[in-house]
Amino acid sequence: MSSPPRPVDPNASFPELEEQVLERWRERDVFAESLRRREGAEPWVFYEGPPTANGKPGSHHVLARVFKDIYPRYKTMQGHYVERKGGWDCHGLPVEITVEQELGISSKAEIEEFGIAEFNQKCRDSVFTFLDEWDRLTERIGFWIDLDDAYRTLDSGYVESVWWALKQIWDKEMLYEGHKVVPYCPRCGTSLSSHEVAQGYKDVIDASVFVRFPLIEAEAPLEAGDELIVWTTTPWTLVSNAAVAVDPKLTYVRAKVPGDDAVMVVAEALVGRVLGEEVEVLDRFPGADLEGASYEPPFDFITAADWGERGQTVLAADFVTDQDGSGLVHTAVAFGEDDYRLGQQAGLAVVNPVRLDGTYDERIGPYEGRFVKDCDADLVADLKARGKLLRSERYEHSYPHCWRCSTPLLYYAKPSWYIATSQIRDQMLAANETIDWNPPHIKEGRFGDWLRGNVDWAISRERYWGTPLPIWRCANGHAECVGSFEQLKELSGVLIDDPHRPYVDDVGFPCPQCSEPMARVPEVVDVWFDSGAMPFAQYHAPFENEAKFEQRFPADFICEAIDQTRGWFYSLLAVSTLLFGKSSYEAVVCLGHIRDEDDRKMSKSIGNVVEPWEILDRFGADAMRWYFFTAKQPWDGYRFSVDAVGDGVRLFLKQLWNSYSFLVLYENAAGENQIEGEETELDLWLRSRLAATVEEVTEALDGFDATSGGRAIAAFVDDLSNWYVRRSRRRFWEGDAVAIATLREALITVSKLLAPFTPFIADEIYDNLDGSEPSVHLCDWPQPGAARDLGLETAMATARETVRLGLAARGQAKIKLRQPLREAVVVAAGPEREAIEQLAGIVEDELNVEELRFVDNADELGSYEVKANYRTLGPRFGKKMPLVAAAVAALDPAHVAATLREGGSVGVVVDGDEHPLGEDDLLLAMAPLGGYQLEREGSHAVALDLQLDDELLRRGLAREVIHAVQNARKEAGLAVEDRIALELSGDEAMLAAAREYQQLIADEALATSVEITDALEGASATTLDGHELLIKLEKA
RNA sequence: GGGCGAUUAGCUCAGUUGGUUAGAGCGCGUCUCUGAUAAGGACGAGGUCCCAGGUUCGAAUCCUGGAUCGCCCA
Repeated sequence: MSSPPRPVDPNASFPELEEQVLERWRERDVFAESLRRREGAEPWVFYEGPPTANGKPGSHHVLARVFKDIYPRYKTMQGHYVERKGGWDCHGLPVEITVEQELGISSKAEIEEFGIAEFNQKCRDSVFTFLDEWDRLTERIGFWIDLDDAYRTLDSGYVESVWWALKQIWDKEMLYEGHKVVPYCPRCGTSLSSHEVAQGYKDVIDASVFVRFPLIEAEAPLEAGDELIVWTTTPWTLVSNAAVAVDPKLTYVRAKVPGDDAVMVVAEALVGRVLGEEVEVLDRFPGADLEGASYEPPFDFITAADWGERGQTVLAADFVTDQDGSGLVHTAVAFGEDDYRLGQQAGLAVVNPVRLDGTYDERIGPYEGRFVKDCDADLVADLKARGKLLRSERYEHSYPHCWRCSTPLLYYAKPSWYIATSQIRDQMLAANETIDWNPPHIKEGRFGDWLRGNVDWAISRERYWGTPLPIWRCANGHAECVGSFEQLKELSGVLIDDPHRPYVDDVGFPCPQCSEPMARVPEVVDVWFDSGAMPFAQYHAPFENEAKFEQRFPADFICEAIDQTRGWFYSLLAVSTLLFGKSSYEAVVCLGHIRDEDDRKMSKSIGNVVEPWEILDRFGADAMRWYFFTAKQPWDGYRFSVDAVGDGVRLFLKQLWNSYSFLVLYENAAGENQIEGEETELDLWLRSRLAATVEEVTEALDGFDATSGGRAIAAFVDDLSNWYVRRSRRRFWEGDAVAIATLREALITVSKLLAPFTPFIADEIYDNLDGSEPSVHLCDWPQPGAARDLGLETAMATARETVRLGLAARGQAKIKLRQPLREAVVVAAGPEREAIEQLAGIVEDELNVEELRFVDNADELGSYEVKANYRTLGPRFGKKMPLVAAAVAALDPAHVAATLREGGSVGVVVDGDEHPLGEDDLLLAMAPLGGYQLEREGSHAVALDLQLDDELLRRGLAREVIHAVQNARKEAGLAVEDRIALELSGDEAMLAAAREYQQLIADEALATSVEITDALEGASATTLDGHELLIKLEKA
């Protein structure tokens, strides 16, 4: 240490301090330097899941960003090269919607009228509306990430890499066109993303109808004319009935009801609800028997032949339940996801008689041009008139509506491009097995379930602002997937500058197969595909930087919130499994959500959002980081409030800061005059605890458990502050070099442990106490070293426990600590006694007793109780445990104690057999005995000798005097190292005590002179224990 | 409607493979200590471990069902 540490303001403002540290980082270029120093070292790879900068960052973004920060910082200190390339997600519907709102438009027609080029330009501008705000917040919270070289999904290079990926998939024949049933708003003319749909669920009442579908011919056990009772809640789809779905494993019945000639078929479980109580069941049979039966459809606008071979027959399906309806489900291929899937399986055609504006087309003759949902009533009336309706009732359910215009959405089959992910489902599941999920339950739970249910990924969107789907087609149905700009140039002669719409739409070329002109399909790519391609697209690989990509694939660590299971976590896994056959990440930390202090979701409409700046300005970034790291396991979510962060500051950061400022104060006060002290047990203990903490924190961070790591540091700092420093104060006053060095080393190591958690305060402490590197963030992670001494740690714990018992006894006796007592009697034996003897000085001092007297057994202070140790005896005796416990209780405790002390064993008789019980099988505890001031805990106890003699009383009084003088010093506003001239006066007893202990008083109060007089002018008077004391002091 | 997770003191959270009387911090009350700290220490009040069954000698912990909250999906 070359120069003394800067003085430390005990009441420093953390936010101001952090700004200074930030400035220092900028000056010393610390982040870049931390990377430079690890160049060539083993990489540890982090991928940034790109946020969008078209909204303001909130507290939940701070949560994600601090967890994205802590592990890379830690791994860097451990010697890895941890590149941190930022990224921005730029494309997608949310951006388009923002721009639409800006422009006051809400349909695709209006966008096209406005001009796609102009619209996309506005999207491009809008994406980075809050970029400055994001940058500012990112820096302020200490998230080290390279934002200058961030990847952006809108960049041409990025788009080209996405094209390359799609081309790879195309070449594997896993990219195909099919239909997708999507939620669709007929008024806006647009499909909605699942996120938009989720915003628009409303409880509505629709007609629920049970319709008779008579069988055309007998199909055992059914007879011709038997009526299938088919249920639907969307009567408007009955005009395009394609099939009836049943569960092959469910039991169905043929049944009759009074007053109706028809034999009806329903699921057995629903027969009462559908047909009433007076039903007569004729036959029972499994649903499988129904399969293949053909029936008369409710309407004949579209015929069985239109659907294909199995059109308008009964099909087996896995989505039919016996919970509601009839157990026979109307299927309209174009209007439901389940329906569509079933249609695909059965080879049915996709016939969609509904126009894009939500009206029937010419195929539904009488209803042509009418909005489908408005036809429900007329269609039901028509069925009724023809005797096809069994029953119609009102049905209340939750149904999605357009979040923009409240129009009920239609589920509607639209052409869409797919990636055949279901073909690689097993590979994805295998890849999932290699991922370290935190928390672990996501792997087999939410994420595993999602993968097991995988269906092909619909990757096209009929939108404008996104990566254009690089597929060109000609009139003859030939298609080409273009995998690079170069390839497009070869085909078309055009080297595109901006690959976005509408420019790319203008590029055409003759079909390589038939020479007809080819034009690009109109769709853009799902933004999730963009983000899933980031491992290579962020480097424009494989067009350039291919080596870099390979070196940085897969990631060691990614971190996002739980809602990404079907978002980024999935798209990353799917893309890399498709292209490279393995996962692109090895470990995930999955964050929960932030809720308000009443446990409600934070939302702008409720107005309970906690703005990050509110916390940063008031408590600082370290406080906010510390809260997120240590308050809870991050995946459990947070009950967040400004005050919750404030608690952490008070309980941890202030405590750390005070310990640090204490050290600096006394180190500087001692200056050159430090004295050669002796190393004490307390020093060794602190080093041992420190080594233990290093081990613990390392292990925790290796397991992505910042919470336990942070809490271990907090526990150590508490030990340091409330035990080491408190017990060592006198040594610091004296300028003891060993104590100063011990505390200094401990705080320096703590600053390193804390560096990934609270990088600001850690660096400030490091810089002032050590400073051999320009920043703590350039240091190596600490090693536990050889300081660990488990025996000493246990001994200290025992000693502290003894102190606690003694203080409790004092409290019970109501004798204040300033009054010295003759002795404390400690009941302890074996290692416990050795431990307390080893640390007797500390115990005596804390308890303010002259000596400790040990007794091996408590016979003179209390009596023992003996109990069975269930933990060892339970497995041994099982059912007989109650008998054992009774037998043990019947033993003579004093005898047991004596036997065990000698290492013997005690026999008990259970069911006629004698069993020997050893030390581990029996628990001895003190039983209290009246008349003693005694506190006990388990097998050890402390009793106090409460007798006071004149000498003890005088010493007590002397302590009172010292205490009073110290208070007077404080009131006079003296600095701790100021010397004083002291005059004392008071009554007889007081004067006697003061004279006897004059030297002690002088030493303790830093008095260069003490004058004790009978009378004192101009002094302040106090009364101590009924004795008058007058104090006068001035700075010497 | 389905899946996943959570529920322990007024609040925030621990609670190891099931084991004796379920813990800590904050807050509250009483007392105490003080050459760093709006700090520290002792004591006290405060618990149906969400509920109901079950398994077990023994359940906060394991199983089943239910409730509430959250998330994801319909």
